[in-house]
Amino acid sequence: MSVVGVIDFETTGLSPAMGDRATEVAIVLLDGAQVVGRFQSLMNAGVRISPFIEQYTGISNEMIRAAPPAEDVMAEAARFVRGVPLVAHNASFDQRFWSAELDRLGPDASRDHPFACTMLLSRRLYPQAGSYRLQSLASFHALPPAGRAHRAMADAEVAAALLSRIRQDIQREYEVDAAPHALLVRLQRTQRKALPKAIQAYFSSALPASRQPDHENGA
DNA sequence: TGCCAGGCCCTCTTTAGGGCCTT
Repeated sequence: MSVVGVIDFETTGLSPAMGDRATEVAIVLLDGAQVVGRFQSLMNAGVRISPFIEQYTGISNEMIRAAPPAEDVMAEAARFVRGVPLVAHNASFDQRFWSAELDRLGPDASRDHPFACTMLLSRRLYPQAGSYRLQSLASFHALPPAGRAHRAMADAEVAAALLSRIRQDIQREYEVDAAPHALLVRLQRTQRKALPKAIQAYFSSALPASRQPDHENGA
């Protein structure tokens, strides 16, 4: 089973293009459903945190003042996940901050990580869920609580548990032995009706005929 | 509590608009 990193950023706002910066990053390394590593750090990017964000995340300006420089934290985070594909909930958000923060380290910073998104996958796999917020999906699946919501490690832990559940459901529903990262990236762009065919195509060279997913029955 | 953005997805759609989701 290949290792993936489940990442979550806390930030000063929604858009690095508008000047927002990361304030905290957490990464949970998963090997299958097993947690094999954790990285978490506040970071000081030299920007003020609004009262709304202080209340939303619990991360205060005082906490940030005492944190290591953002560049140091991001360099360490990049080393931590070198060669490891990443997963996030609403990954387009975390991918933007990942790229923007690593861009500040210079052109040599490794930021070309393939991201998979647990929100897009959940929309495909769980049409009955209703809401696709991380906490809503955690409740929907009765995932174990992981601490204060909207802190990076707690959210990364919940997203990691959600990813494990997604992989488990793909494997059980489509009778495949694994749901590797490349398949997850493909499925998050695949319409729900086409999931069986996409999975079958992915595994067609590896699965014996008797284990091929039955795409005629749909999902 | 939510504005800023951006990508995805649904529908009263596709020559568009608005809601969801992330902080």
